Amino acid sequence: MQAYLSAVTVDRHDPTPIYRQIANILREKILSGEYRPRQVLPSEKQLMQEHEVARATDLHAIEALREEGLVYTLPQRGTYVSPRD
Amino acid sequence: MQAYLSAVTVDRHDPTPIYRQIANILREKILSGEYRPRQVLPSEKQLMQEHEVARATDLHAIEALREEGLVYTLPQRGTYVSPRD
DNA sequence: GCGAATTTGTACGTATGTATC
DNA sequence: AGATACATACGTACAAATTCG
Repeated sequence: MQAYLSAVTVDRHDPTPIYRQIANILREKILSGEYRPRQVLPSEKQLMQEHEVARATDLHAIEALREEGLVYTLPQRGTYVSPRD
Repeated sequence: MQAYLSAVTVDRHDPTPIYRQIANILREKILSGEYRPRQVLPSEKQLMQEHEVARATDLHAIEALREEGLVYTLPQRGTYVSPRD
């Protein structure tokens, strides 16, 4: 019932901003190796549909991860997991 | 001056979302028989130019009609009027 | 078979207005 | 007031498949 490490889905009752929840979910998948370095992340549209949020919201999440250096975005291509050094 | 049945052009002052206005216009043409079953609709590019909107907007309109079951799209071919029954 | 044009598919960037918390 | 979220809209770019000459 309860998330033991971090949520795997967005929880609307959680006071954590949704874009942060999504960023947390994606970060978890990156650090756990589910998304590997240089691999492309799901598109914003896929993230939208998967988490049932507006595009601006998952865009916000991706921006957060970009600021952390976890991912990088190639315009018109997609967002990729940053290589580890 | 006033639309008597449904608009034939997009009205920027109408609060109805533009994609819905375009969907309404296309639906009218389908139901009136101007576009016949199995006939291909104007391409997204043509609709863009005709209504002076962005492609994403008439794509949105087509998606709405697809959800209604009025049309179906063949990739790289075009969007067609659904046959009756 | 080839190449160009056409058309849809996909993706990101940006902006505005509104509503809610 | 400010942050967050959503809906709508426009613009741009490139990919992929089809069509046609």
